[in-house]
Amino acid sequence: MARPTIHDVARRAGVSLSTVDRVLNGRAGVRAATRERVETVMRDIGFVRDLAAANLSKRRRYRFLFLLPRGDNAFLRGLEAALRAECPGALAQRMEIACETVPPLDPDALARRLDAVEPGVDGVALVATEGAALREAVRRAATRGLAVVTLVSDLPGTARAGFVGIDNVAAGRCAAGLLGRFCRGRSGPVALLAGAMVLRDHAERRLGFEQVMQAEFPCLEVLPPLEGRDEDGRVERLARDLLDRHPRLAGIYSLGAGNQGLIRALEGRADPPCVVAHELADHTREALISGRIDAVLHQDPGAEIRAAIAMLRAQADGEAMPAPRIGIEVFLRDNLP
Amino acid sequence: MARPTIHDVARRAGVSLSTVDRVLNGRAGVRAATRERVETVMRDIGFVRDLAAANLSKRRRYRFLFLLPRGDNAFLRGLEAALRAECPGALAQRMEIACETVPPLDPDALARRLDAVEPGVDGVALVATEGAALREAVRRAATRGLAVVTLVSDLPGTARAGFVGIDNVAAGRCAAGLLGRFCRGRSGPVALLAGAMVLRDHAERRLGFEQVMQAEFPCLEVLPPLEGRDEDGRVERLARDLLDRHPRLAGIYSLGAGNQGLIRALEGRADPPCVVAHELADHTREALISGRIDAVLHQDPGAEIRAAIAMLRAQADGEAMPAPRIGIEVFLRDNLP
DNA sequence: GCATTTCTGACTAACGTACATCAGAAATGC
DNA sequence: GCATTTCTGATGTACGTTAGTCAGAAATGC
Repeated sequence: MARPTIHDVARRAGVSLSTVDRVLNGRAGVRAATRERVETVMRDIGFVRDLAAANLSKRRRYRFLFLLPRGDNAFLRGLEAALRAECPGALAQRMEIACETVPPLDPDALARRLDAVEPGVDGVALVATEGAALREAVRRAATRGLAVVTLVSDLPGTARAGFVGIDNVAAGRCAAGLLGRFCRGRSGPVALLAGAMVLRDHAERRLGFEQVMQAEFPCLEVLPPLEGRDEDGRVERLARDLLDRHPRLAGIYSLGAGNQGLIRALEGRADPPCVVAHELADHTREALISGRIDAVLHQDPGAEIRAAIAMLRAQADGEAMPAPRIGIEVFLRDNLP
Repeated sequence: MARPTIHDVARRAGVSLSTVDRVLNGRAGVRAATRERVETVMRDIGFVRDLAAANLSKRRRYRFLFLLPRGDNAFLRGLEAALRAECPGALAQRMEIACETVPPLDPDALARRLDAVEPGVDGVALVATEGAALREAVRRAATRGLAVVTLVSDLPGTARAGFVGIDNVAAGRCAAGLLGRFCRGRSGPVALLAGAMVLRDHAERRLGFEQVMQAEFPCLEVLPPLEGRDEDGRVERLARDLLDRHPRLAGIYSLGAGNQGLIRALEGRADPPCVVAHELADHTREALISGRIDAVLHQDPGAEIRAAIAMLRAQADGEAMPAPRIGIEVFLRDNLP
């Protein structure tokens, strides 16, 4: 009737509590035959280890650090908010999570900060920017036994324990599929508005976008990308200039941040282009409703934060890495959350 | 340094463990001034109740029952699989979850089963079908103290503790927004393929779809809905007949199940219509890739199951109801997970 | 068949909270 | 100022697991 405990397992298997514990936690000192007997009993009576009791008894504590770029990037601020929202829950599970901001688009500063992480911290999650110094710092962290997880933008080929974020090539392809179909019947070029190409996520989105545009919508010319450095003001200037130079622009794929600037630049234009942008926020949501933006591709900050925490924790426990797939969400006016 | 416990709170507040416990669990017998002092200390030193220890100590156990319609409905089978996948994790958190299937589209059978739920079960989750007998049974369950959560399809106006599922009106609107834009430049009618109108989710999707079609794409005529009862064979017959009668069909919104039949019916047709369907599964995924279907609206079964479990548990604990928003996911060929 | 190594059992003390009991202190009514 | 009621403290046990020690049993080498 009541749920079976290790006591029940021990009794049924005719062994002691200690032996059951050894089997359960994969410790040495149990003959193969005994181990098997215990495992069979566990399956037979449907024993499930009580997580609450196990965690309580282990009293393992975890310290993690998140390094997020500073600045007015709405998505990153949302990510930070999501992180703070997760903290209490994580704390209840014995995880202390610190969050610090670092200068944006500066891999050297990030590398220095990573080198300076105090001992006692079990893992670090960071938004990577391409750069040799950072790659080296990640390598050093790994040799020190500090787990590093990349978030949003990856740094493949390093010893980072894992990456949490969307498939950015697929995101670019997806944007092209939407923009291409939405622009059907229009002629004129399509513009790419990025943050910076040292951000791997931006570079990958561009790649995917151009793949599909060339293959499926060859009649739409794609202009070379503009780099707005994810800053609203800069993006606004670039976008105004773009719209002035190309009055018949068919579409814009804004694959970075700074959409507030883009939206301001679009205001009051006659025959506005189709726009696909990234990341749902107050301003992009409003723009979807008003029709200034046609679609928003999104990654759920909460899901990413939780996945990163789970990854850091699995790494700290020496468990198998979870392989979290963060979905590319598509928002139109009518499926806004 | 170490995480504060109730012992620390008691010491700092100059009260005993018992008093802290009384405050923490809202028990009577504490003067207002004392209570406030304890609460202040908790905030000051950042005390967070250790869930593992609390749950362990309470040794509360939960029994929940899921009632899912039988049949070959791919989405429902996916939901069942997701439920079974959640069971072990739930068990580790002291929740026993049973799953039973009931005849589909039969509110009376569902009502009878609900009435027969044995005492000791803390809550039931079910996919509702409109019907007076079921509404009555839900009312009786509430008076018996049995929590009922509706899943996927709601039964508003009853005493169900909550609903877990997408906003189906919004899903219909979203489908219309996509289908309308994808069909731009085509003439010809648009067809609606539903399961049954006694399913509130289907009725709501139709409502939202027609709202947007009338308001924004008035040149596309929407045909009256066909009811395929969510069965592949029936849907296939209906779809073949539809395509024969309307060779210039511009689009199909398949808002129910049975898409395998629809896909078979579409096979080999010249000038096929734009198709927006619901629920990602092996066959809809393949159809997205091959281009037979243009977009799939999806609800994540795993998220719904977890939300339903959380809701049942909150209800059992007398806690505030979580209000989980299950997102309407949009899948195109390039953002398939 | 003896020494050695490898397993196993019995026992114990935690982990942080819940909850019950009982005695004594403080506040309250009159 | 007494009896009563309302708070509070002290104490103990329990939840199911982890993790350690130590003694003794069983298997192994030779």
